[in-house]
Amino acid sequence: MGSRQDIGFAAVARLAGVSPGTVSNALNRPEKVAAATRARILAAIEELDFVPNRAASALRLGTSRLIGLVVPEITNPFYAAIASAVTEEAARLGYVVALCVSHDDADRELAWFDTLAEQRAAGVLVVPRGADRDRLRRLRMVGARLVLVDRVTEPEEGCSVAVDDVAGGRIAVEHLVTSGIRDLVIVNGDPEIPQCRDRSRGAYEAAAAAGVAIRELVLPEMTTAAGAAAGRALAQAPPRGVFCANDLIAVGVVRSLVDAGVRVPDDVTVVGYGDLEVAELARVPLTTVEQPKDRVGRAAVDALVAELTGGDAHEHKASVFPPRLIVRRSAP
Amino acid sequence: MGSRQDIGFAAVARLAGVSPGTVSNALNRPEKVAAATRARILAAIEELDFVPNRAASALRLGTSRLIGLVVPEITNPFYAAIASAVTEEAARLGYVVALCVSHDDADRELAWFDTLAEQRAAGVLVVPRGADRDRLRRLRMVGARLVLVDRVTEPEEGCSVAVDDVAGGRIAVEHLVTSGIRDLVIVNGDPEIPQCRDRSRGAYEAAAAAGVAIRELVLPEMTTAAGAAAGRALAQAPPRGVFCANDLIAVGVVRSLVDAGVRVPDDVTVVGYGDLEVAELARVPLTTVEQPKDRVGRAAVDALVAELTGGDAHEHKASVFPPRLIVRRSAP
DNA sequence: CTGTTAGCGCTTTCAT
DNA sequence: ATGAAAGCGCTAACAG
Repeated sequence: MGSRQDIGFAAVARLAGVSPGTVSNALNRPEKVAAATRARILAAIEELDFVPNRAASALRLGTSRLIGLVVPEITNPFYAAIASAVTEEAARLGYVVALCVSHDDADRELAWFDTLAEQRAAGVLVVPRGADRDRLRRLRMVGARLVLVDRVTEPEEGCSVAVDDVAGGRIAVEHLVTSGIRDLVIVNGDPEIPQCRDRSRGAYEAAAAAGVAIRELVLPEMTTAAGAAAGRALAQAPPRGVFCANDLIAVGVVRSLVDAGVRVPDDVTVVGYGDLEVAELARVPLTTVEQPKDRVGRAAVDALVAELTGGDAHEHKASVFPPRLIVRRSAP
Repeated sequence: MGSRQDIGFAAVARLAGVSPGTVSNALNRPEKVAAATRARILAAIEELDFVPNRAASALRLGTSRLIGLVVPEITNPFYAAIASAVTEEAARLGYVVALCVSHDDADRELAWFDTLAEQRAAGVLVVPRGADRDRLRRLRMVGARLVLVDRVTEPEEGCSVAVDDVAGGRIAVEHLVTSGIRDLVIVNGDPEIPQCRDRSRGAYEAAAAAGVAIRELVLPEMTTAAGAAAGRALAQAPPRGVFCANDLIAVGVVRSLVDAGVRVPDDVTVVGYGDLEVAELARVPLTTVEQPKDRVGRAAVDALVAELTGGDAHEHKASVFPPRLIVRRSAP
């Protein structure tokens, strides 16, 4: 009658002839338990096909092993690559990733924060769309940690992991001007989007440094269709070089140019951004700026877990990774 | 001194002048609580910025609001689209989705099952790679429900949601033979993979029905590179029609063919499979078989939740959605 | 090194 | 319609 339980650590404990507390220790702090005892406990677990209940430990500890990943779209290959790296690294460190798609909508993003707060997520990785300071209140309330992805922050706001888009814009345009091109157009997305602003800023810097004039086209969307429209416009009076703020735009631009009889790269050279799969597969394989998506995803998880385990001593840090130019046919 | 708690339902209850049990009812079974009481409770929740703790309810209920989604690769656009639809529908029904990437590896898949069992996931959607019957033991043990995605099962095994790949292969080849082509090659992946087997079977059926001979090339991988290799081989003695088991293969085949001076579609017409984004963006826009990814994802969640809420009365069901031919330039 | 014990916050009878 | 109370399975003191 010492125990009347039949489930959980109690059942294991009984079979192994120990107490539930010792089972917990055997699993979570093996060094506090004699090897022989631990072996008996492990055998009992095996025997019973016992599966520990994380909900109970989450309740007890006040925090779970769940990490929220909030991305604008998972069908965007850039975020898919980030998500892949994130789940991989999270799994390695014993965390589970909750996939949250904001569809570029600030309210939906907010709703996810609330949901994650209810789940007592240990932390959240977010590619922010609307997340201003006080919308994060609920998350803060439950002690969740936050790491911003693909956006640079002031360190006092929390950790962040991003790619240096100013550098990306710069190397793209440097590549163009180095080939002797003195007549440039940048086809950009909405300058309200930080990434677009940064890429464009880098492009202007490089152009200025080379003493080259640059013209900018702003698109309502960063899609192939919008790029194709821009390409048709450009085909009227083609510049020698075009830098597109992402690969989808570039694919559209190239297509329209080629359809209009403008040769790429002979008449016009084009540089894209992002190194999506289409860059390699497109009609004219695209020279583009590659972002180290794997490193970003991994670093984001590492930063979060460091904050989670570091406790008081943790210092926020903004990690910025360098992009890299991949030279293919569209701009040799 | 009636209560000494300061957190959770107890705090809300105190502020609203009710008991914790009533707070629970107000939230979960509003009809059992007087409207005025409920209003007071809601106000108290607002006032305190209270966030309910799902870990506690998961412990109490023995099951969480977590759905596991196990996919081979999230960077594969097909699975990314499924994941997008799944998170969307799950959120609508009040569930959170844990993203689990198996990297096509049966052991990793198994590890995810264990992890999800520990989390007391309510259910799991899996695009199976190794999942045989008894590897699901741990999940069954904790009462998790299972829905197979992109694979058809016997109804007694559980629910499943898939696309009819036999029909897909059939309509692809029907399109080719209808254009008068009597000389066909199918470029397939590993026939161990059910999807490949089915697509090929449908292709043979359609060819046989039209009295057309068909030749099959089996690739070690379903990638653009493998497709390109196949394309080089085909360029030696090009058939009039080619059906590829996925779009990546098709893109590779087309590229090699065009590079070898074979015109697509004038000399050879090519049909792909999957309607990935590259199909539209490729050098020669691809005629391909589209799979209704959104419907699959939504139906999978719906089936799971039906099983979760239906209880005893639930009957397993195998849903199969029809694919659809999208005609583009590669096979007009 | 191991046992005992007191909850974590929520849900759900069973009374009232 | 509401309150009281008993746990769900686990962890972390604290004792021994």
